[in-house]
Amino acid sequence: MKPFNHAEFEAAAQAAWATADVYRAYENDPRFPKGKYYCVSMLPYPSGKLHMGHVRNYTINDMMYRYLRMNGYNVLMPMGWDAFGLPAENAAMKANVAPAKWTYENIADMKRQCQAMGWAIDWSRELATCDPAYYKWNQWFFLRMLEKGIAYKKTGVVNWDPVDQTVLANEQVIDGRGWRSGAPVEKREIPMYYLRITDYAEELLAYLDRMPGWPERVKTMQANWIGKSAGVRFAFTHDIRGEDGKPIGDGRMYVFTTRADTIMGVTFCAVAAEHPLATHAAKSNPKLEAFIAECRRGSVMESDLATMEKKGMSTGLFVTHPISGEAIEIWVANYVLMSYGDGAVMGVPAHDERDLEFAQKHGLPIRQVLENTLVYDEQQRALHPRSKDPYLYFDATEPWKAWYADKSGVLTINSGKYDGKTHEEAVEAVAADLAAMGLGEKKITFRLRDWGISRQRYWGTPIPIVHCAACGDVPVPEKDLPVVLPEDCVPDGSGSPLVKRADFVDTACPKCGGPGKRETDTLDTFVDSSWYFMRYANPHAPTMVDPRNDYWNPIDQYTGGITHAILHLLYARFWTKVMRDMGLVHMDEPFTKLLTQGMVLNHIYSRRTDKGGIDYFAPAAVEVVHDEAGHVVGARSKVDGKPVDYDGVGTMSKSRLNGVDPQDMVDRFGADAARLFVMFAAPPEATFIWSDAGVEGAHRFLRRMWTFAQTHADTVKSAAGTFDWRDAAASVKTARRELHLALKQANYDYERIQYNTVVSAGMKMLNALEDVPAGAAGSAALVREGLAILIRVLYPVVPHIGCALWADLGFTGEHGPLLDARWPQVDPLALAQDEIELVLQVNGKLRGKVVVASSADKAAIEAAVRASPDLARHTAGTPIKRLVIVPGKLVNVVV
RNA sequence: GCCCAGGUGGUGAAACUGGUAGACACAGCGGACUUAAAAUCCGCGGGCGCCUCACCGCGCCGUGCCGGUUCGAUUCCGGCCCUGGGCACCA
Repeated sequence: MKPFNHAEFEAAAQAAWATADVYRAYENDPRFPKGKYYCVSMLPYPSGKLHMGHVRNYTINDMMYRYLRMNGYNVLMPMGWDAFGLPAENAAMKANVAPAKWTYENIADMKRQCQAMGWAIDWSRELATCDPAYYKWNQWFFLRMLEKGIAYKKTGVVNWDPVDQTVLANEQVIDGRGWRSGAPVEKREIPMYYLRITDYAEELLAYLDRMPGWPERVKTMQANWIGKSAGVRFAFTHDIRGEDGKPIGDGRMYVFTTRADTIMGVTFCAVAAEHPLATHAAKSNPKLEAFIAECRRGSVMESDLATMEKKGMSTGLFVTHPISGEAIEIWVANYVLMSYGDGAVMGVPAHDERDLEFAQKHGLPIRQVLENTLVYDEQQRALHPRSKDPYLYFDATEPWKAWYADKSGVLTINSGKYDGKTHEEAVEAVAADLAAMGLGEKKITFRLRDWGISRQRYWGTPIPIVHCAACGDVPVPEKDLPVVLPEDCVPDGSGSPLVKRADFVDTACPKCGGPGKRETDTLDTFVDSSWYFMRYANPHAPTMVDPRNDYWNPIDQYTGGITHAILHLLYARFWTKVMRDMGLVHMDEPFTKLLTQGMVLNHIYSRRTDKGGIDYFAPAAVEVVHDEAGHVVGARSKVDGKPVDYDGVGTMSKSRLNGVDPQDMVDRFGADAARLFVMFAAPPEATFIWSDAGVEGAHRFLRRMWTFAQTHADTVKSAAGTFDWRDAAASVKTARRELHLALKQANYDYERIQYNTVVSAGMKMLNALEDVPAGAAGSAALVREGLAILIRVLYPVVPHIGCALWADLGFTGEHGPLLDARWPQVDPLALAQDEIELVLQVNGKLRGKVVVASSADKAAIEAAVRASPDLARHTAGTPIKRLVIVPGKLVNVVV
């Protein structure tokens, strides 16, 4: 028998694939009658090593590829590298190496690892986003968007490190301090480029309903992110004049509200720290100025803003209530965001949770204007909700939710002329009155903000703009593209190294020829990943896209981490629509079907050091302590034997030492075993917590399959030809039924992309084949049929061993090479049974079984049930009230 | 804080449209083979209790917790708890 040597047959298979270039895809390939199928995985960041998430992601994609190809599709699976970004700069600082060199070496390493995994990648289409031939088109398209007004410039807020004099990414801000300097981070406004994604908000939202191939949860997340809300935008008037003597904002302070029906409950207004009225008031109020400065310190992250204590300070300024004419005090509040709406809100403490908290803290009046909503408690000076109905006392952080809630039967009170109106009536009446006064109108707003694409970083696509003293911001002409990023910079953490590169910065103004300075900001890396899947279709085209793009795109099946559910997927959708509107592509949406792969988590172990720091321990370096029942009660280090803390589970990361290197698994057990195990461990969409306990099991299964196939090689060859299964022995018929049941399950699970049970089905097949008694009538024919099915069903998971066995058993002659062999079919005759077993329940509890002919009708089943001794034993003569018969499944007797 | 998802044996999980909970595996235990070990093969396996010399068998409970709908709920509905992920400059 040929010995099992995974290193040998894996290398042989990979070499054969490479030599024949079998994964190269061609447009309109006549070999594949069912047409194109474009399946793409989100491109990896080239960190240098494949991690478990990659193995999972690309194996899922590889299984689709192979399954679909055997089913007649012209499949393309490309690969590229999301090569720009912060990690390369961090590595550069640590190792004093240029990000470019680090990145290119990592790409080479990772490409080798991909090839060792046996993935069916068409490498002729490989791209790296840091290649000028790629990012040239980022620049070109950015300039087209600038022409169309989709790209524009305005100031934006960033994290600023006052010591390093540099902009910090959110991940570089730790507990409000710069990661390198330790200095408290400040917010700073700088000019940046933005893309008008908000112009597409309505379409991005509306199309979600036309995307049946996307998971509901992702669509919900995107819809919430876009955050459409219908309300009223109106102005409070005032006569607050600036230094120029003119009224600030033309004497109007605009607010947006979804709850115009509560307008008579306004007892204060709140503005963001950056609001012009706040700035104005601070000029004559040092305390307020200090408060605004305090608001400027700290993070720009939404999660931090939301959990901060609600702080505020009065400006001493007043605006006029548009309906009542009352003077309303303006406060500066840290929970009001300048970037949402107009940076000002009306405060209705009686019917808004956050306003209430704010009013209680600062002693502001509370005025109830909806009946039956809140009970005012004099003692506590607080309003308690009488009901948890979301309308009655709604959560103001999600105004659009309240809008959709049931609002029937609640009337306005204490509201003058609006008394006694329902919510809808009151909103309409208030909106109409405000419109008549010329102060406001009904408006749809979105939570979605325009996409800021400027990054004050080195390792990214240079923004193709030249600043000229005479001409202003001048776009680089198309003939001068790409603006090439110098690849020999080594960042040191203090600002962008590009700024210090005179050879890059100093240039001639393209317009007047005078001295100009290049923009040193680079584009957000989300720009790179917004259209790379189009470039795969025409990787070397002299234009951004060409007609080959229309052949492959849109992507039929897109696979990637759930972590990208919002940002990347939304940006790519937006980008595609802009390209469509410019006539470059002819599709509305880029991703027809989406699979969001679950994360791979691992346990985290740590120990506090004497100095207050944290030491992490790799799970492999920790011995877990169990109690008698097998439950985990603690852990200790394998090195010093002392206890370590268990911190739960989290994503695999270098810093927490809980990553697992797939290469190690591949070296010890082979790529097929690694692939099989990762696919078997959990369904593709589920989060799974890593455990390497099963890898050996996967390897053992492959050995078993190999041994079975090799020992039966002669049987298989001698059993060629057709066999009439009606002549098979009963035991052979039973085994064959199990085989075809497993095949049916596998087919179903391939279609619904549940690959863990595909593996189970393969295991069941092998179990059934091993139980076939040698020498029984038809046993040789069944072993032959079974192996031919088993190898094909598992081939998408374990292609290397599949190819080796396929050839060794001589199936190539009958079915052709495994790569393009036809997918096996279920034989309905193999599934047919003469008798079936029905489950017998009494009052819903399992009480026995009844065997009836498979053709039995309801009357026959009922007769069999009534005759059943199991029934008699459990009913003891109690009359039967009802008989529920589920054909083919069970009978429930109700007594 | 908000949004999204998940919670089933010692462990990973399965259960397709509301119909036998735990398929298929891992770890474990028992046995066979072996001078021995590894490998391989066979068997056992949710909890509690009962019956019995033993086999065969029986009852109750059980899918995070509380409640509801139903002949029947891991599955549907309401409320709660816990865990993970995202929150716009990580990719």
